[in-house]
Amino acid sequence: MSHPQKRFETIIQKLRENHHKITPQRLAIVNILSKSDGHPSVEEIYNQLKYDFPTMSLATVYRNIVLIKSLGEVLELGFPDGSNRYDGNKPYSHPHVICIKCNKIVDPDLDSLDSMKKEIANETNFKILNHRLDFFGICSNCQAKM
Amino acid sequence: MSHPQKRFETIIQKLRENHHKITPQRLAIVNILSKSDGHPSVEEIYNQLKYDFPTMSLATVYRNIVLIKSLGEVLELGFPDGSNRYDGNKPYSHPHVICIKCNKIVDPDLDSLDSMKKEIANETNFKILNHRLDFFGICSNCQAKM
DNA sequence: TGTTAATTGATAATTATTATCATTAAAAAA
DNA sequence: TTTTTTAATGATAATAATTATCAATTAACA
Repeated sequence: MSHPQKRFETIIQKLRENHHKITPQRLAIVNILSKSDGHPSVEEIYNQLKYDFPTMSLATVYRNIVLIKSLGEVLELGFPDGSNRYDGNKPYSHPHVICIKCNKIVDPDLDSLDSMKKEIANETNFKILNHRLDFFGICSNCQAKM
Repeated sequence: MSHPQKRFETIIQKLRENHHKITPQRLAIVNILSKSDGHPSVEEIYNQLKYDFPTMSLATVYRNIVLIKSLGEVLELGFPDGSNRYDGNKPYSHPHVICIKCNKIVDPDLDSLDSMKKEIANETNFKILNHRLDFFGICSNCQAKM
């Protein structure tokens, strides 16, 4: 998590630029997304919000995520089991390391990706726009428990 | 697509080893999966089968994919939009290049992945089991159309 | 402060997948 | 080959996640 406060302001500014209303619910959702170091799911975001907004609707969470996604300010991570998690802190393609025991998600440093992208573009004649790279394994904590 | 006929036999053998019945429907599904150069969806598999098996049920397709997946003989590719596609020809983790216009999926050659996996394991202390690497872009065909 | 149009909350609709269960048929035994 | 056993199938209901609908509300701006 690099600059959550900056991310928050960036997203709000982008919403203003595109003439979307800044509602309290929307503010709260952006706030969670911009922190979002745990890569939360819709359900987790909803549960956090219920405390401050007892009348909050799940539909509002979905709607705002779709909106912020369309502005390119949140990264959606869909997994084979159908679950979706969201990263509003780093909304661009970047690798993840995921523990299959506790579902923790870590952002590793990895710089060999750019050259890989070029290699792929040369080989396939595709114009590469973005990518998705996940490593699945077992974190040191969960290894210790076994 | 490397050796579809060999793949077909491997999967059937694995089914026999695990004492699963070899039904005509199952044979046909394995046949499609072992070719599977187009990375078909459940719907596409079902539509291909309807011709030979007018009474084929969608449930049967799902059931057999779950079974073959549990034997490690098909790779499930779940995408952020919720769609799932299947690769029974190369059932192990390997990179894909996907055209966002025509949804074509290409399997590129890429050998820098193993070293990357070690790099990640060192940095994060995870025991890395498998991975998922997709590049999204526009294929040469679709580029020409624009 | 009033007006307008977007947003919300509640809920219905939709979609993909899984579960259920009576019937069928593959595999093993007789 | 015939019988027996047990898993697989087909039809459909159930489930779960997401999206659509619509009346009521409220942020933004005149």
